[in-house]
Amino acid sequence: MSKASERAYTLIRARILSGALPPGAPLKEEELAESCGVSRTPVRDALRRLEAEMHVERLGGSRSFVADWSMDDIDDMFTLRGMLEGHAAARAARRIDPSGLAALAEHNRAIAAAIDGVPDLDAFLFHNRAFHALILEAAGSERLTSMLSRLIQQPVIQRTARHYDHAQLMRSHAEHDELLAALGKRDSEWARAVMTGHIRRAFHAYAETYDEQSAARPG
Amino acid sequence: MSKASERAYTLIRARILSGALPPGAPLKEEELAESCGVSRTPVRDALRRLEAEMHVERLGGSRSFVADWSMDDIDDMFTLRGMLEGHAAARAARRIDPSGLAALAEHNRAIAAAIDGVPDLDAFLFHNRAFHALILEAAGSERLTSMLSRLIQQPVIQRTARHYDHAQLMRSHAEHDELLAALGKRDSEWARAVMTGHIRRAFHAYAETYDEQSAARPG
DNA sequence: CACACCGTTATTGTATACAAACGCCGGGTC
DNA sequence: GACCCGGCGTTTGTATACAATAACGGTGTG
Repeated sequence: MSKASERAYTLIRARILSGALPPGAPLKEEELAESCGVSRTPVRDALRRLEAEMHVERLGGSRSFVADWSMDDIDDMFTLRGMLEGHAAARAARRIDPSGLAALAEHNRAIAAAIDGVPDLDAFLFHNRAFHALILEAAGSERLTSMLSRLIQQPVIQRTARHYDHAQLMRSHAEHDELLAALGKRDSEWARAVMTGHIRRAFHAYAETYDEQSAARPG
Repeated sequence: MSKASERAYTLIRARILSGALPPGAPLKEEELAESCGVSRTPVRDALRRLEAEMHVERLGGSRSFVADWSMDDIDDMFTLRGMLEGHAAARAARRIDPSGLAALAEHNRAIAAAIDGVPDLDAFLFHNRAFHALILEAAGSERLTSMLSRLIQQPVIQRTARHYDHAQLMRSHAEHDELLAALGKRDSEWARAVMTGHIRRAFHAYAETYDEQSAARPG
């Protein structure tokens, strides 16, 4: 897309995902325009896109805020993600080619390296993301990809992963390995089952971090 | 949403869904602006929204066209719809209240009336749409609703229904009745199964209309 | 003291003017 | 005769000015 619009989108998105713009923060068009070095028009474009991706929500008199999610929302997201990403894995099992499998294996090796000894969370997250993205690509459904992009919220994933202990990181890696086995055997139902379980487990890991937070600041 | 923007969105959407703007038709901002009686700015807003809903696609140099779907796309859409709408039915089974059930029953009675004797397709489509919308509402997941809105394409549904013979219309009605029974028993898995089957059957009905078209104009 | 009403101000919505990009067509050359 | 290149027209992108609207605060009254 064109320069200014893309710029605004990328910058605002990065600020939301990094937490520089925390959930609930008001997004004022003029302010964003200035800080992005563009006019309000491309900022409005960017906000609409981010709204469609559910990073931004518009309340009341159409003011925009950084989206935040209740536990119910998160539950919902993980449930839908499990269903759709399970479906993606099943499709991928039927369609993936050897080079795709090799690439997946490579990323999972990198994940193993990242959690060996002192965990390198950033590397873990990077390769984890690439791993899931490759499966989605192998599934070969643009629609599925675009729907999942609204469900896969990096802040949630990061928070989940940052609370993983070493055993959980290894388990995640082992699940990826099992997925590789299922894909290698072209067993779509196995792949679906493993992926669904993978996501469900992540959900419960996230839920624990949520409980901790609630305990930390009661009210 | 605000006046002009909403107006443009509604009008353009209506023209796409009615077929006045057929699949593949180029959407020129200025032209649409004039015909909607607003300026280009709200038209651009509307196009972005329609793009997010997959009614509009932007190709190459960011020009907008009315989206059209290949058989693969349609297959994809029905598959995802079956999965998500099945999920919605399962959720609805757990959450729907007596007044919701009564409203559903009322719509299905209206469907029965619409297909009694000479079928009134418009009435059928209206109540069918309301029926599915109510289930989605009862499911109580905004996310699910917004995702399904991208999948449920009225042109596809209309085309499917318009090719239904009397037996198929009655079958559709009977499936709704079975869904009502499942919801009444609060049996989420039964509801899911019925809904999934309902959508799958619709898919095959649609596929037949597609085959006919292909046969009619070969090449 | 609480509540309601009104005016002010901050923020978004809309229109329009201008700039940039893209495609198309015609002329020229190899 | 085919292909490349450059200018022109069409279409979208961006900025800015202005209008409308919704939140906020102050003031007056019950």
